[in-house]
Amino acid sequence: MSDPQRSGCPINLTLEVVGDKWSLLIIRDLMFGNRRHYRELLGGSIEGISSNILADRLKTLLAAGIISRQDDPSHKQKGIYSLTEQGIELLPILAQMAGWGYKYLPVSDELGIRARLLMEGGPKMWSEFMDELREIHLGVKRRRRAGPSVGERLQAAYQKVVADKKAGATTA
Amino acid sequence: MSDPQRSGCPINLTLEVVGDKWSLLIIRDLMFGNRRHYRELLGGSIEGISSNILADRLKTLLAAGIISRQDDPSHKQKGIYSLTEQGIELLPILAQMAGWGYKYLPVSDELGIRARLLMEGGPKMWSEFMDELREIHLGVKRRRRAGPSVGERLQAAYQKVVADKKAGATTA
DNA sequence: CTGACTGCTTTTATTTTGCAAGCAGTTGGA
DNA sequence: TCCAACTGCTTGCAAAATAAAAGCAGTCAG
Repeated sequence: MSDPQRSGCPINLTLEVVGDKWSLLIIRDLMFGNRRHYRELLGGSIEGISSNILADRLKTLLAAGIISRQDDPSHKQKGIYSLTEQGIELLPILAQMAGWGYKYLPVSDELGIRARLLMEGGPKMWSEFMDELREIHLGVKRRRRAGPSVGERLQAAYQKVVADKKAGATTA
Repeated sequence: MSDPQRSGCPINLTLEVVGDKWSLLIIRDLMFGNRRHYRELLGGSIEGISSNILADRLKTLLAAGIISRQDDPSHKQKGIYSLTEQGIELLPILAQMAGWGYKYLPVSDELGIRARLLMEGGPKMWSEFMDELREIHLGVKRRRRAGPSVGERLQAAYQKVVADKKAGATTA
């Protein structure tokens, strides 16, 4: 319950909140996978998180003010998890991690495409995406732009890689 | 020894390498604390890492190609740990984490000042600092600039806060 | 030749994690 | 009205990671 913090160093404090193997993946799924319910987060995670860990991390992230939880009007037992502003601002960390991983680790094609686009897009794209997240998770209206949103572009690029791979597998 | 990776997602892969509570702190000390020997890393860590964990993480980081180790000519048992290019390029992740922690967590004055300067300096300052790290850790000569280096400026700012705090404590 | 120092290893206890099952409610369809 | 499927989570237990303390063989300066 209580956390005897190891030091007042900002990097250390950040690690104490999200420096485990699951928290940032949950946040990733909230951000990029648009999973908002417990079962979605549980089943949708490619890495296969277990239910007790997920429940525990959601509690921790809630307590840390990184996510929030509201009741789903469509079902009395369902909860909708949302990112808070504080949670949305984790995006640059995730983006940098994705970029580094893309550059140095054996990333799969399908899962790497988003990282590549985010790297190429840079901070300007990140901040546009954060505005989209503010609209989705916080209900903050944003100034509409021409063309597809960053979220849509990332999704479309992912779909295309998956489709291409499938086509390649059948012809080759 | 072998790591059955959970997924080919770049964020997940990055977390599998440096996503524990200690690895990034060791890298932080290598980067900002200029600690290069085992004992320095062991004793200098404000968080108090234990020796077995440190030994284990150094092994892991070595295997991952994030740091390298050379013998110290001055002492047959001493080793000098250095960041590789791959390790140096973790700086933006650390900088973003520091910035986020500085903004949202109860960071101490002394330890927060570097985070603030890195945030204010932005990517341009980070890349200048990375060049300095390349010189220190990789022996790559860099183009000299006028005035103190980023490393020196961070260090000076830290010292100043410590000194001010001490003075404040005695007068107040 | 001795006492302090070097990078680690070993041992043991505690905490965290992972897996499988289960549970009290809710909901929609028959 | 009843039941099967689904809701978010909890429980029990084994395995793994972590933490604290002590120790160890070699090195080096005086």
